[in-house]
Amino acid sequence: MSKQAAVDVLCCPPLSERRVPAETAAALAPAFKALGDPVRLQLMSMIASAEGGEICVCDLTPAFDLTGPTISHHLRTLREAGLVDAERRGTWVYYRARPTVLHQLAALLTVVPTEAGPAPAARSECS
Amino acid sequence: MSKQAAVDVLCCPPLSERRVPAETAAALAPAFKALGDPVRLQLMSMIASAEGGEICVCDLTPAFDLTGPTISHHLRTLREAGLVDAERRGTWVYYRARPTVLHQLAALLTVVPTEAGPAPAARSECS
DNA sequence: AGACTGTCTCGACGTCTGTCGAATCAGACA
DNA sequence: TGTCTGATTCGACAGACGTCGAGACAGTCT
Repeated sequence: MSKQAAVDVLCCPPLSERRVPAETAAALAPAFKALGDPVRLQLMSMIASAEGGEICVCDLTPAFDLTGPTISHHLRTLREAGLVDAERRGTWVYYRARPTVLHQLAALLTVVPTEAGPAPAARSECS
Repeated sequence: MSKQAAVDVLCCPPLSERRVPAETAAALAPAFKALGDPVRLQLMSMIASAEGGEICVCDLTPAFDLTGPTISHHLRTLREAGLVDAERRGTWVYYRARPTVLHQLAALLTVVPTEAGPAPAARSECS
């Protein structure tokens, strides 16, 4: 449990507004990388869209044509990227999404409605 | 130039709204994967935020401590993920972003303010 | 306690990725 | 035409990744 992404502290002006500094890129890239696998993208979606905000591993595993250890490995990757949290309750382990990080990634990718000239960006930091 | 991602035809309800189907995941994951490297994330940002909407490779390369071929390799990855377009004009090659795909990714990551679940993200200063 | 179920960790395997130097291609210009 | 510069492709290499089977750990139920 010691490993947890340092994504939480970052703020994210849109990609297209200003150049992303190296540290921000280094901190955020692992989250994108974690979503860069079809299985993990589906896992992330199943977790984020689960009723009650959480879903059991026992409901995730049979949805794929993969072994338990492989699913577990992907879930660990999502966990270490800071995208999900896990909690054991009795026999089962439940995963839930961390909307904050998803929100940051979405904000980074948001394309400001301007087309050629970037608007006189007054929204410097996420104040 | 034969390789181009099939991302263009997809539409993307938020990740957290319904489970992403396998085909959508397979089509979109490469785009996330392409953004999953710090160098490419910075490249993407430099391209997307460039004045006039485009930027010369000769302006991208010196911004990193990497060789020309390596930068070229990363640019190709972004190209094949459907995130950027390249155009040669005389001696120089210019890259520009494809906002459509970025928009799709952002839409997919958008967290809808669902009812009970997600505690309003108070952790980061992104408000 | 012992057996059973669910999940994770470990070790191994083939494949993919990031990086480089050398070679090649595409235009510009003398 | 030849040469120069900018960008890409090629070949190679170390390291990371996705997958699996076997084993270990955590709880539950007889």
